[in-house]
Amino acid sequence: MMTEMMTEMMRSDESTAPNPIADDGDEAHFCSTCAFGRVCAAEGLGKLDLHELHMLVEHAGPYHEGDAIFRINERFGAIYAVRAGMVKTRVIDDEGREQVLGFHLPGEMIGLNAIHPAKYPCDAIALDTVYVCRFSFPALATLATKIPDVQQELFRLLSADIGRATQLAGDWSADERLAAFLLGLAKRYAARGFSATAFRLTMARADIANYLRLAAETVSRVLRRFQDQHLIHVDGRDIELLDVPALRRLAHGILHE
Amino acid sequence: MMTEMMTEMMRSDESTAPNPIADDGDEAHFCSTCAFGRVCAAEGLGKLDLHELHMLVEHAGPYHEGDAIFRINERFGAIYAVRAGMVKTRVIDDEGREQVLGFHLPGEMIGLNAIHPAKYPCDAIALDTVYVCRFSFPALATLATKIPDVQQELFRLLSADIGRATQLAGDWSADERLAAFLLGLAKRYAARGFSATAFRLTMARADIANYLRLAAETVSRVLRRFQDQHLIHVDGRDIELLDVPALRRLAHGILHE
DNA sequence: CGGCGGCTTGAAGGACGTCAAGATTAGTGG
DNA sequence: CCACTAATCTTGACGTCCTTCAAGCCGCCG
Repeated sequence: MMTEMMTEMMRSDESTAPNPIADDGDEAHFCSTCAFGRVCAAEGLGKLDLHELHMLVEHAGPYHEGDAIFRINERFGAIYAVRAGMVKTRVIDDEGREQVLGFHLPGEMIGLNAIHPAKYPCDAIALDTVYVCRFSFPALATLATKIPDVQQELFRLLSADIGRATQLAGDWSADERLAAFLLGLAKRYAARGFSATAFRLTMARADIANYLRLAAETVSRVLRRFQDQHLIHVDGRDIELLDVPALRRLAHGILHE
Repeated sequence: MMTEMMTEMMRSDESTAPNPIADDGDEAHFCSTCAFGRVCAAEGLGKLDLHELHMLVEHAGPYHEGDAIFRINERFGAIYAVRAGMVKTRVIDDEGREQVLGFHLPGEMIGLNAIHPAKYPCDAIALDTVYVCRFSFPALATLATKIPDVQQELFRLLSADIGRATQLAGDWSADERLAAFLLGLAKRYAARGFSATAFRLTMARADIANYLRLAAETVSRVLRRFQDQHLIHVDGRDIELLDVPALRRLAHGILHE
């Protein structure tokens, strides 16, 4: 288990650059980059258990750019693991203004914040071609009562989301926010086997700005300045981190403590 | 169950104004304002189950102003329900600056965000005289595998915390933040049987400001202006809401959608 | 009474948003 | 392959909301 990964499975649609993707998994080898990978990998979880977990998963996709995996106010029934592509979660207030809540890479879970209100509190929108795994939540909860490791993993995932949501709540400067954003992405890409210093932003500047609660113009300006200071190299949506320690110093307050 | 409440149990220390407090509970009548009240109240949860839940709870307190219920980086072992008084959670960065993460009233749960990192990611500090219930988390998790309602309630509590943490992340104005803060407090007090329009702020202006990511001076100024506009009446830490609809209009973007 | 912490009030400065225009890229169809 | 258009991104000038700094006020407790 957890052997190799990155089985290319995108249609030849627009797959130019290598694209993060989790392998498909089968009865014995569960999606290795999935949020539940650690559960499966845990000793003591036999083939039977793995089988049970696998049984309640439905693969879905492809979703294309702009498609919704779920929409706000839909009745909550399942959580989703991104299997390929990038997903953004967002709300739209009644004046029509968008608020980006997060970006989600392969292996990450979305929909956890829907448990409480029993309906999705946000839209989940594909930013490129996206595949997901759908976990029926009632079935998952039932399984969790039988397999403590699954329950523990759910608690862990939920708790981690609280921490994540807390991060951006601080009153950080544009520089700090952007540095933390870039380092965060880099780390998540690295965890999936990609370069930790060079990657392509899937989302528009406006989305980044919105997520960081900045104006799009500010994002442009800060990226420009970072480049002038030789912290990064920017070419459109391609980013290269040149001075990680300096960025880390900037982001320090947000990322670590 | 859920019969009467508000058994005064504070020492005569500084109990001048009526103070929110949850009743103590016994084997059959569990703390009625506790975060787990709804679980106990749920039909189908027999006396035996209630007994089991009650068994893993330890009462603790009194904590006095400034005391810590738990401290950052302590190993995670339990979540806590506030039973009386007010608790603030906060972090202190390495430059010594405080960041207030939340205020917690009786019946509310703290420590949920510690599950993931397996250690508390913040301090929990008593703002006045505080009593708490301590729920050993391993024991609770074990119980949750036996009683689905308990598991469900834990999922619900965790999920709700994600939503709460998300709220303040938006780029709201000082007016919007303060209006939402006051209405939020009012609602939570009301849910505990207290006036929804008049209450006493337990925390200092500086704490409010810090929590809302504003300067203390800004909080002063906005409260002053709210008073001039006849939205509220302020007398030191005593607050009266005079024009709830207007406040709601201000806070609308933050509170509801 | 005097001192101290919490709160208020005023004036000045800064960081970021807004507005507006231009540059670059991507997408489309001939 | 090349217009042509639309979307995205950049850059500059200006305005605004909030912070910062500084001083004064009030209530509390020794």
